[in-house]
Amino acid sequence: MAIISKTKKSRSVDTKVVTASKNQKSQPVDWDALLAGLDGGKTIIEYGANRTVFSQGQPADAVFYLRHGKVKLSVTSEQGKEAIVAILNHGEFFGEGCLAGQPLRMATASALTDCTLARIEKARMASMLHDQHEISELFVTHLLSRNIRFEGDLVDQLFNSSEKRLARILLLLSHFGKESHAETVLPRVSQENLAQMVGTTRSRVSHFMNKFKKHGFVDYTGNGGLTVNSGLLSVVLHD
Amino acid sequence: MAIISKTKKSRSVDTKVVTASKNQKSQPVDWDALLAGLDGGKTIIEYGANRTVFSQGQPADAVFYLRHGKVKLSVTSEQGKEAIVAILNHGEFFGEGCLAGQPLRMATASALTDCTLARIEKARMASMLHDQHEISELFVTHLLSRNIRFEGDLVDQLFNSSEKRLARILLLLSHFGKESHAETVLPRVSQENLAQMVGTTRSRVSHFMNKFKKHGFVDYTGNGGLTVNSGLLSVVLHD
DNA sequence: ATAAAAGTGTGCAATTTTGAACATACAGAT
DNA sequence: ATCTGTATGTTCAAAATTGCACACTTTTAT
Repeated sequence: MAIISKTKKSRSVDTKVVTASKNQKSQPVDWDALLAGLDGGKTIIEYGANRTVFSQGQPADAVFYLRHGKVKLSVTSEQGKEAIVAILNHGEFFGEGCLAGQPLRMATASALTDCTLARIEKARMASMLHDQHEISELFVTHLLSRNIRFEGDLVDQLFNSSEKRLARILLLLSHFGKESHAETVLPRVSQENLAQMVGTTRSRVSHFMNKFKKHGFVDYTGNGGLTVNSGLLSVVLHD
Repeated sequence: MAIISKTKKSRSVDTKVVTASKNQKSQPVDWDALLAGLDGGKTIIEYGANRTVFSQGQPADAVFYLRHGKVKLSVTSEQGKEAIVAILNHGEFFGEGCLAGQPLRMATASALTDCTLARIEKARMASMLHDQHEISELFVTHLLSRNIRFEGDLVDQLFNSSEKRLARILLLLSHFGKESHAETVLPRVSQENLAQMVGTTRSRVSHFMNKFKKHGFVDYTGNGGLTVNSGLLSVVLHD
């Protein structure tokens, strides 16, 4: 995932602090259970869509675990361009950079949908990793897959044209990899955001989206979501 | 790090297998000591410069730890373009993707200089991570910094022009971050390789290198290495 | 020493991408 | 219904990048 485009303002939404952990259904791994055993140094927070969790440049003193919802990580360049570096789903951590000693946030994290997340103090997280086998072992797994994703994004950016990158993003967003030839419907993403994820301009996205639409790869006529035909679209990737 | 350019052949060099671990000076962290305590499932291997450690597409069944020397990770696209995804220094792991379940190598690892490395069976590494606090904790640190690097590369690729990316690579190669305004001498890198790291064409690299040379940012007249004036060159990055 | 291979400095036409403008479309608010 | 702010479809010229080509220069191999 990666992006580029001019910065816009974001709307503020309410934020609710809960401080007590309820038992949610542990979707990906039992992180919920593990984190539940935490007494101090942890806070469960709910963020409304579009709310900012932390901003680029702020001091980094905590790690976040996304329980529910989607979060995007974006970076703004000195010239004011904005890029979306990653879209995170429930079950993922973010803000872990501070564990490696990064004093400041390198990106801005904002809620893409309403979401629930656990904020864990840096020191607390560090000691958990230090004391508990299981935690650190699971965290390794998490970091490994994060690494793989970043590497994939980098390679994509290096090799492919913006048209292919757009195709790839659409496929990734539509849970590519599951059932091949299915048609998926996405919650709707603005061309602006797509441009930021692909790393190009909105006019370019508009151009390619129309091309894809013409060929029947995607569809987003008036109504609700964006329909992606994975089977057809994946052809674009392989030329 | 990242790249693009047409694939060339690489020259074969001899490979020596040692199987016994000598006590080297533990440069970055005491991984050497930790790995030394390994009886089975490990092999110490020495690779000559340009030798391939593993190739993209091969089954991935082991992790490598670079004791001494430099290794590059490159990826070849379907169209035959080749990109350098990372340059690794001693003290780093590579090929860890298999721990996350990747069945095949996603990149080709080749020795940039003569180097010594430890090959650890996937299963062995997994059990070490499972059994030993210390190992898994240290591995987390390693993965965190790797992640930060990948993220940085991705952002760089998204925001900057090839000229700035080249400047950045040169700074990274010259140990940027240590002493600011010092002049560093690099072991010599071909424009072809620079192009692969930057993610552009060789002609572009040649063009910018001459521009940099003209401005006194770099120097590589006839003789040995490539001299980089970090202080001056870093100005390019900030426009 | 000589030949062959690899690395460099340029130039250029064909493409791709950027950036900015404009004219709608659309959805929510009054 | 009308106003209004945001999302989209389109166009276009300027700028950046790619892909080749070709003449040299340096290295390596024989």
